[in-house]
Amino acid sequence: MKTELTETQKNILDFLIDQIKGKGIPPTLADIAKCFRYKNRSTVQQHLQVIEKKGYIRKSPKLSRGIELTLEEKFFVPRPVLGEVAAGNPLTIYPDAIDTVELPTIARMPKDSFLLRVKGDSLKDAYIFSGDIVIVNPNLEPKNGQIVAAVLDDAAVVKRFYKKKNEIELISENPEYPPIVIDKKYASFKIVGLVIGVYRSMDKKAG
Amino acid sequence: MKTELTETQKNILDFLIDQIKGKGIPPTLADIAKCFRYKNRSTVQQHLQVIEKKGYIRKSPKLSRGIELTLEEKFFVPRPVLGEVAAGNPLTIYPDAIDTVELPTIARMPKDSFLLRVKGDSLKDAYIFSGDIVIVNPNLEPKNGQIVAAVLDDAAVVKRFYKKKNEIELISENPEYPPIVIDKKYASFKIVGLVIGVYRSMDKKAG
DNA sequence: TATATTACCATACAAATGTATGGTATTTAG
DNA sequence: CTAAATACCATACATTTGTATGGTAATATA
Repeated sequence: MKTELTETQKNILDFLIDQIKGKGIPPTLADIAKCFRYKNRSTVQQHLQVIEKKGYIRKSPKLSRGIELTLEEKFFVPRPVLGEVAAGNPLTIYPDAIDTVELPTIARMPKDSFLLRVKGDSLKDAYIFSGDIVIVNPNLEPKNGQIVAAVLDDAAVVKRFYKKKNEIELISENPEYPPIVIDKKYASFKIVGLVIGVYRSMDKKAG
Repeated sequence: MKTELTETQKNILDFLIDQIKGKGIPPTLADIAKCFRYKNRSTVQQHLQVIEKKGYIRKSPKLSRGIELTLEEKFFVPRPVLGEVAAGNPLTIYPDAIDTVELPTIARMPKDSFLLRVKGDSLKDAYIFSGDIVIVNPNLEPKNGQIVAAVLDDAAVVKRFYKKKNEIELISENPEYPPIVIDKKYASFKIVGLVIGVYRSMDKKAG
């Protein structure tokens, strides 16, 4: 028995990884069948048996959604990077994903969060550097002093957030960059979300 | 309807968090009943209805294991930090966890990896700082130039790895710290694992 | 005292779910 | 050519699973 997967099996495994890592819960046979337009579950059933025999998954018999990924540490989840975000001057934010980063299992995303790649060095005193991936949660209310991602006039920035009486200040850690003061005249200003973490992969520097 | 949970409801919610975050997959009603020695599922069923009505979970009707945590970003998973690791001079590594870090959902770990908190600044030119959490995978073979965690004489370091003919060099990025050369005389030398990533939570700096 | 809330149990049922078995058609390897 | 592997379909069946309904007891509330 070869350990390589066929195209169909690979597609199913990809779906499994996507569901387990992305949605957080393994699919049922019916879910998989529906995704691939199979008319019944037994087709999925047989594919899973082969994938298990080849060592890529483990199944708990009789248990609903009892599919586990065996080679967990080898799986990297491709996550879309929604744009580049300036730590220095504002940069354009793109409507579609500009790139994907291979995040290891460590970087499991909450469903409602997304990634932005930082360009520029205005946050280097907060230890965020060009190339780092910041994890942004749009559903958390920023408090003063926290780092936020914000959009103003179709460009995006990552800066520290300070709310005052009639205005909002976005401050760089790096004193080379002056604070941005938001008042009524910024009609298009919007806080995108709170930066809840920074992730940096170590892969690139191998040699 | 109050939004506070009773003791029983809190216990059940704790179990849900534990299972969903720890095991990765939500339990069935039967699982919960078994854990709490309930004779049937309808007891669980009614508790879940109340917990949902109070806003702590969301249930997908008719869907097995269809329990979601509503306040996901508020739940933190305590992960053991196995020790402190010197980026500068070697530090003692402890047999037990010295601390736990509250990692948000983003930081779901692969099963075989563990965390070390970095002390010292010998890696600051690799943008790893005191207080950062490095993610170490003990099952990956380090290549030259990659950053590894290593133990020598009961102390641990995080440095760049270079394998030569008869020796191994561990090099700090920061030139203030001289390279450590490993040859036969280090009987207790051991590569603990490959540093696959750096994670830094942004929580602390709020104010 | 009357009423709601909490915390359980029992039973019943439809739908979801995993599995077993048998079948067809196509492609690949010996 | 023959056998094996692959990729599907159909049907049948036992559990599992979620849910609906009704009941009991203890406690708190008004």
